[in-house]
Amino acid sequence: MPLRLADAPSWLLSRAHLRAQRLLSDGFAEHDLRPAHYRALAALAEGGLSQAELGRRLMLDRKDVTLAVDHLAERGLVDRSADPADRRRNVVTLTDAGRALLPRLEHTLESVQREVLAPLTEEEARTLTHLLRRLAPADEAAGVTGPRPRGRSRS
Amino acid sequence: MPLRLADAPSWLLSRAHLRAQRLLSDGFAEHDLRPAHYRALAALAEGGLSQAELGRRLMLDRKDVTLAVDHLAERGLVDRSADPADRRRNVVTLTDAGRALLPRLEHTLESVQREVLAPLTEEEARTLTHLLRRLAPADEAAGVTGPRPRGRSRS
DNA sequence: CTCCTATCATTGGGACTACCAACGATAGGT
DNA sequence: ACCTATCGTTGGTAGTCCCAATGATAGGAG
Repeated sequence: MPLRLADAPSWLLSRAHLRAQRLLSDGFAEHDLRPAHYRALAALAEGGLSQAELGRRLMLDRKDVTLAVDHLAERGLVDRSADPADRRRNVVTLTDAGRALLPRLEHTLESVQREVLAPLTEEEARTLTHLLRRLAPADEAAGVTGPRPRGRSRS
Repeated sequence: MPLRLADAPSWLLSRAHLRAQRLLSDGFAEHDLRPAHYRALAALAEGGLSQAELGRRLMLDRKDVTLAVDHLAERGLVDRSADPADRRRNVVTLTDAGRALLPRLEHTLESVQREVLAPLTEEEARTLTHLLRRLAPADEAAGVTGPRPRGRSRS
């Protein structure tokens, strides 16, 4: 009896992920933000960071950090300024507007999590969270890991 | 205490999904196929299907079905022919080569599932599978559901 | 101090997934 | 005969993840 695709964890993960991402994206879209933007704001809540450091914490490529900070800065949610101590760096800090927005975003996040987990009881949700955490890849930061082969013959 | 992102199911799903997808893509890449191609072959194993029907079962957009069938047909794994009973349709069927390849792909799939679930015990894996299944969106087929708002203001 | 190497932010680009829209061909009902 | 729906194809968009090259800067070795 071959493994049925509908039972394969990779497929189930894919479906569940897609659903969660949609809900999350829709939720943050009201604020003209995407999930990565929220993650950046949340990471900055405890203090300014260089873009490179931000990228490491969020597992985002440097390029994508640049774009995310562009987006947030344009909306006045963060401030980007040269680090006087190391002029290669940009120090990104939350503005007051950014700090004020965070609670609302957190509310959105929690609401989405509830919706995602709605089919489960509270205990099941805890179990799921626990199990998923153990599946997570052991912190390989983006932009730091070696290259992955890309590009397949496209005929 | 705000929900920490690292604990949010949506984030954990995202990480786990990414890991599983990478492993699966890498596994099928040896056969010059991607996960969707395997899914198509598996769906066809029990009989020919029209592309539209294939799309519904795989939750793939019609366009992506066309491309997938192109890919598979070029490699001689499926046969695409006009349906004599309804000339709008293409009936897609497995070729002998396609049928012969399936067991190898299934082996790859199972091997990847084992690797994805490696951090868990067998019972935990069963629990996870069970919980994930309940999170899955109630079969909304791709290309059939209504439009989702797209496109956000871009700077 | 000079040179070498590493890191930083930026820019440009590629691959893949998930969508949508428009088209012409065909079916099927009225 | 007409209207509507479906089929496959083509072309395009958005978002995510990743790599490479560039120019500025830092920091250490000599």
